[in-house]
Amino acid sequence: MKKYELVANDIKAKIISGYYAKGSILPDQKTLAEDFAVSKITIKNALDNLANAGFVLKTSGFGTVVIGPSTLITDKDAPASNFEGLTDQAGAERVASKVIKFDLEFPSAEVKTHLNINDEEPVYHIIRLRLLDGDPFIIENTYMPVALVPGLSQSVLESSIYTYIHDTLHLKFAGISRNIQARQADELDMRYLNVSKNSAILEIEQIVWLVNGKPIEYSTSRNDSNKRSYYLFETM
Amino acid sequence: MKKYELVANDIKAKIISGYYAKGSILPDQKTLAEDFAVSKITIKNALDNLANAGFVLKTSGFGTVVIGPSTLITDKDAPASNFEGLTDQAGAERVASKVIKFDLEFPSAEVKTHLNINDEEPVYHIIRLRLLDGDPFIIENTYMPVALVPGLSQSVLESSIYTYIHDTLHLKFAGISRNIQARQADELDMRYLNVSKNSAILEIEQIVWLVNGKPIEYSTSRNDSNKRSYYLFETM
DNA sequence: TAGTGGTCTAGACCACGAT
DNA sequence: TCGTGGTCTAGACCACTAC
Repeated sequence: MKKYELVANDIKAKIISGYYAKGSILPDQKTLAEDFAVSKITIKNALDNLANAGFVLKTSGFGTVVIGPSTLITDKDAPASNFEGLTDQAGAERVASKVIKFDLEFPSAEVKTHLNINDEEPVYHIIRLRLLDGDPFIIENTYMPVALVPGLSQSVLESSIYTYIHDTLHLKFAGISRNIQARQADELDMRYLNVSKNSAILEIEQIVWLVNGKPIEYSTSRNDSNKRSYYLFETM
Repeated sequence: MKKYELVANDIKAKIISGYYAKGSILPDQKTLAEDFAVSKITIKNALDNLANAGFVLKTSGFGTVVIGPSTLITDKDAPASNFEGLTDQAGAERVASKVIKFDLEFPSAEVKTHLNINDEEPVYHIIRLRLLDGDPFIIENTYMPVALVPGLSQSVLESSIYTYIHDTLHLKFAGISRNIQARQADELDMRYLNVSKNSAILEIEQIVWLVNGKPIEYSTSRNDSNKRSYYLFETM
């Protein structure tokens, strides 16, 4: 494990235990560097991590102050970075998938744009209902270039696409961009998510990139708003 | 301006102009460092910035690949970091505010938790309708500790609270945490946002911190979902 | 003015992806 | 194995906040 991770974990533990109280100011970076017997830049890296996670605020000229963990985080929150997919998040035994649609298509103008491909490149069009502990949880509407994900099958769709991509195809995700919106429930939502007419739906539209810079997924996920929200933290 | 910002701006301009094409791999950091006549760490800082903004993906062992700007960003998007408040984002001449409620209260349990204050600390409770170019845009339901924001008045509320906090009280924001949810329109939404019954509302619940680590705002903002969405980018 | 975190350097070494 | 980005060092200097 990296030095700055060790330092970050140590400080984080002291924040959670109350040793560093919410609202208090941490020792300055030079002192921390001496205490942990590491360089100042290693301390900075550690504090940067804690700042990104919303545990501390750093201000030049002032110091580093403890603010977290956030009171806005709930158990409904989608994980900050959920590259793993639902199966890895919740555990395979809790997740089931019902395949609603599994087709091959030429990409629409929208899909072409988001996946950065040509007219002729075929894509999978997949609609799945994901169930968590047997209850309807997400409807995923996914497009993937066939060239990048060969051999996709019904049985893969019924378990985990991400596991197939990682373990079988040995492809690695590098980034994800999301657009979050509120929507009114449509026919599909009412039918599969078990929500009433007009209820609110949280929609997450996303593009997933591989390490080599190619978009491998363009998808739209819809949740019952009562079952999911989205947390994030930003510094100035 | 800092060196890494100059470098980042230069590379960003070359990405936008197409000099570095989407999908292409940038020269390695050592080469870039020589080209720009700066140290490798300065190049790393510059690329970190571009990576956070979703323009490039960096992968150790592979390289830095151009992916941005994102095709998911729309003109509906709330800015990634909107510390400025709506007035500064859109321009004072485009924004108007109608004060629906302006009260003093003792904090509820929820407000106490999020603002990290005691039972006895009075808070402002403010509900405002913000109009953009004359059209209803956001309903903001805001709580602020009176002790941190003395002298709040009706006339301040009708222009910009943030401007008052920055320019008059000389307080500085350092961080913000948000929770994004989908909601069904309620009575207030229908009355003030001009939306129909049952339409979808994008709700952003947020806490804003000052540099000294004190929460200065706990608020809930509600938008017509057709007028606003939320974009974000993450790397592994 | 004192003290904080940020930037920047040159250079050694490490972890990881591709082949 | 090669080449990439990441980590880490010691130390100089800068920019900012608060008093």
